[in-house]
Amino acid sequence: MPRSYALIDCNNFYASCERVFRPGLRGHPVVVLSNNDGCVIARSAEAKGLGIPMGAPFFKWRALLRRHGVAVFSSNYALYGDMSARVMRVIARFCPEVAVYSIDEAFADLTGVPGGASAFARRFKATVERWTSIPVSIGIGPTKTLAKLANRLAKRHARLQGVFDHAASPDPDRVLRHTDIGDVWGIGPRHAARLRKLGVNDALAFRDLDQSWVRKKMTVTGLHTLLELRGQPCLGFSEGPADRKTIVSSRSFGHPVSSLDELLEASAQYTVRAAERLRSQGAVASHVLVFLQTNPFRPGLPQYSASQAVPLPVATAHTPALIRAAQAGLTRIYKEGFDYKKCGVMLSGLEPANGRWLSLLDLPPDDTPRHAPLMRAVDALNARWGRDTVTFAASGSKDAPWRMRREMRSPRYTTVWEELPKVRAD
DNA sequence: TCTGGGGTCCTAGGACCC
DNA sequence: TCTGGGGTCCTAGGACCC
Repeated sequence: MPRSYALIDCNNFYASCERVFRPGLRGHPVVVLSNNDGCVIARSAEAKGLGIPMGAPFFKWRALLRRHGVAVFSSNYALYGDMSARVMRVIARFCPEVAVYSIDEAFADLTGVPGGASAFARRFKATVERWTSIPVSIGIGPTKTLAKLANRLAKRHARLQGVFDHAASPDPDRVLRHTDIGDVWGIGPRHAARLRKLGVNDALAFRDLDQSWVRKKMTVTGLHTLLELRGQPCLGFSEGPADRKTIVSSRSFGHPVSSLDELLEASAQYTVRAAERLRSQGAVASHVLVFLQTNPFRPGLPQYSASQAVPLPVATAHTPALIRAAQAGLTRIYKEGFDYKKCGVMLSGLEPANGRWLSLLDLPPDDTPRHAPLMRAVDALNARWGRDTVTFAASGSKDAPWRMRREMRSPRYTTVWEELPKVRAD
């Protein structure tokens, strides 16, 4: 029996989150900016209507945004992460099998739900919206790729009212014919351009290509996309977040940085974040990679970028040990006389904390027996009282100039007591 | 005279995703 | 002055081993 997969996708998620606590902004254009207020990463429908593209650099669009009275927000991940968790909880409550795919999307297996997938999805969509105030669209199909494609249509055509089941369509091929090749999930700009040159302009033409040609030119990933468009599932459906294989933490700086001391602080800060995520998935890392780079958008200035992998004697999740490794690597690649734009830390060689290999040499593991309880205590305090309640001196002061700019951030309405919205009857 | 073949691991680069 | 951050998967090629 064919499966019935649904993709539930929040509409303009970050912009919708901002509107939940600012109902006056409904019907009003809203955009959300990336870190450092660099570029536009979310747009409400009204903002899209003004022709503001995804990724538009803020400084180039500032005047137009002001002219149209667009509400502009710095990103507020504390808010979005919490709203996402609320949406996902509602989804998990009603759908038998759920795989969270990203902060604003989840796949659900609706095979065999009573009353049929479409009717179920319509009721369910209304519930999510009532309980969270976040609008969603639902696409349904026999494979994840077709569900994704159906979701695009559900969003685009008002008459579908946010729900579309590809399998229930009277003319499924027509749907594919009207889907641009570049809009197919898994076909990026490179492959799209190449396929267009060959006259393959839409999903239908791609679906009917020769399998072995696609396998050869686009590797098995391309072949999977093709088979999924034919209705043959190739992408697994896994519940629960997969454990990461690498963890990256990096940021562009609020201002250019050239001193080693500041870079050491920043690298310590990013290591602290990465180590938190490492412990939250119950893992230890065997390598720390540290990298830094100047601003590639300023080709006139001297450019330098470098990275250095530092192996750890024993895989660990102990923040001070990871900081020491990152800083040692950074010191090795640092060169004076450059304006650095960005640095970052990557943890790799991840393994479960229980059941890892220990060295036969006499180096005592960094995080046992005394260190593991210390990290647990730090994590517990920060979970209870808020991020960075306890932090590490190596990461420098909270107002260091390298820290990112977020000048238009909304309150963290749902996660910080002091920023709760106040309701008052006057 | 005859100069193999298969396997693993690592890295870099490409492509894609949200 | 100002152009995000965090991931995954695949492949090719080199080093190394037996």
